Amino acid sequence: MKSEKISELTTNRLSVYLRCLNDLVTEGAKTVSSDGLAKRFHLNSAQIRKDLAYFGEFGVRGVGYYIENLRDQLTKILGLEKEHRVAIIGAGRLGTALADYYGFTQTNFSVAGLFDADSKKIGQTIGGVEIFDIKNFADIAKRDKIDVAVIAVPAPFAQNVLEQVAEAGIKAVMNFAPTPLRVENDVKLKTVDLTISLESLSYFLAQPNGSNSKNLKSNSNRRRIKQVEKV
Amino acid sequence: MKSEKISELTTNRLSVYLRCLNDLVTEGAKTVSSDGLAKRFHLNSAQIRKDLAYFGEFGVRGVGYYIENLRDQLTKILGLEKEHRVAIIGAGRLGTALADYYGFTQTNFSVAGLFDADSKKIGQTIGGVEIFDIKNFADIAKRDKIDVAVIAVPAPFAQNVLEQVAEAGIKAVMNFAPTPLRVENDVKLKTVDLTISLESLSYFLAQPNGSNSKNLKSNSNRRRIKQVEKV
DNA sequence: TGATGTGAAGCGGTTCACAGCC
DNA sequence: GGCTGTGAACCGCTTCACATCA
Repeated sequence: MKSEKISELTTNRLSVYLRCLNDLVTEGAKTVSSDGLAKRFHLNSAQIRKDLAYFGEFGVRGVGYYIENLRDQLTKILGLEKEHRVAIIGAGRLGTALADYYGFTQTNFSVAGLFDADSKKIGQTIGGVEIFDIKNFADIAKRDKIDVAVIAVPAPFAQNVLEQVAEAGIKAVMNFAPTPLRVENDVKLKTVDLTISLESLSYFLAQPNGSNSKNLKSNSNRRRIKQVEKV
Repeated sequence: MKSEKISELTTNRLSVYLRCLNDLVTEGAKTVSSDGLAKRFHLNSAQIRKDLAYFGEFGVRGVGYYIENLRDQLTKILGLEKEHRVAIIGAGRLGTALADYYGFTQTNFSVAGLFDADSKKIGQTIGGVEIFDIKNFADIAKRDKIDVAVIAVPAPFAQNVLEQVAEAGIKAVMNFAPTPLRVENDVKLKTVDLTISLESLSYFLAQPNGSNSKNLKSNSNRRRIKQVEKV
């Protein structure tokens, strides 16, 4: 247990561990070792122990980790013991799909509303989610205790939307617009750029040697072994 | 110019550079320096020079890079001079939204078809895209020269779908199911896990010190400066 | 002079290896 | 004996600094 800065790679893995622990709970297991977890993700067990040790000594030497206890700890660390309210800005195809996607996951995220500037859309309801006027964002965000915003508008509008959202006091934003955004540094911005992901696949296909270069070295001796990608 | 292994971080940035170069072309500029590019993304200019130098000596000392030339080079490197045909597996909300997503249609990626196992959906057309029976995937993939698959099915079915797709000879797969997948190492798998991204935002919100820890150090002296996130 | 291309240094994350504890 | 927690080694990506060249 140290109070260093925690990298985002670590917190991402915590999400993965938590998901797995939830599975293990339903399977009825009581304890799990770092090695047992590691094998599920093709991760190094020391990595897992280190990730966890940033936050406390959750394990028992000679035994491993008590699954329910660890799950509860990770839930708390990730701030998932409280409900999060999500606003989705942009009621186009992507926005409405996301509204539905998040609605189906039985996690602690619920969609509070869709927001758009198009007066024809405002007032409609999609999958139980109302479309509000983006002009009223600040008021509705306050009223409904929205704490997360998802930007699903075309790239040219994204910066403007981000500023409105930040102005309303939202501190966590997920952006799907394929454009770099500037933001005050007390706001956490996470961009998911599908274009980059696609083009990265294209690059791979364009390589004459069609093999997965990332894994070339580590697999030179054990061929055809199935891979689990890292997170 | 060396023939080292290229990291995915580099190829992701190539996508970003290319997008920017396309903008610069429409703005009518002729040349751009690595420093000029760097300022657009808050990247280090040496990073950009290094990324480009992996593939050739595209620059001119004392001048910079000729924009159109560099754009053409990057297009070729990323394999974007040829058309890619995309299959989307899973005709649920997310799958149909992705089929319509302009990001997929705008560039050199076109959606060849949606695939599902639900007989009620098969044969329908959504936004000009037909829904086929997943059972016929291999045949249709061959017929329509599909080279990229997008997995948008619920997590429990993802591994099975991946195997069918790989069996049909697809070498590039983008996965939206929140689950770790195993794949032969000649197939490139890229997972976009929206749950992890959301939980990472939740972690940030749960921190008592609500500031963006990633940037704490580098901004101790220049406060309130707007941030551009890295790719 | 001005900007590239690149070896070397720096830095952060991963893996090793083992002491410590149950 | 078994497994955790962790310093140290390792590795890869980023940044610096400068030789190089138009």
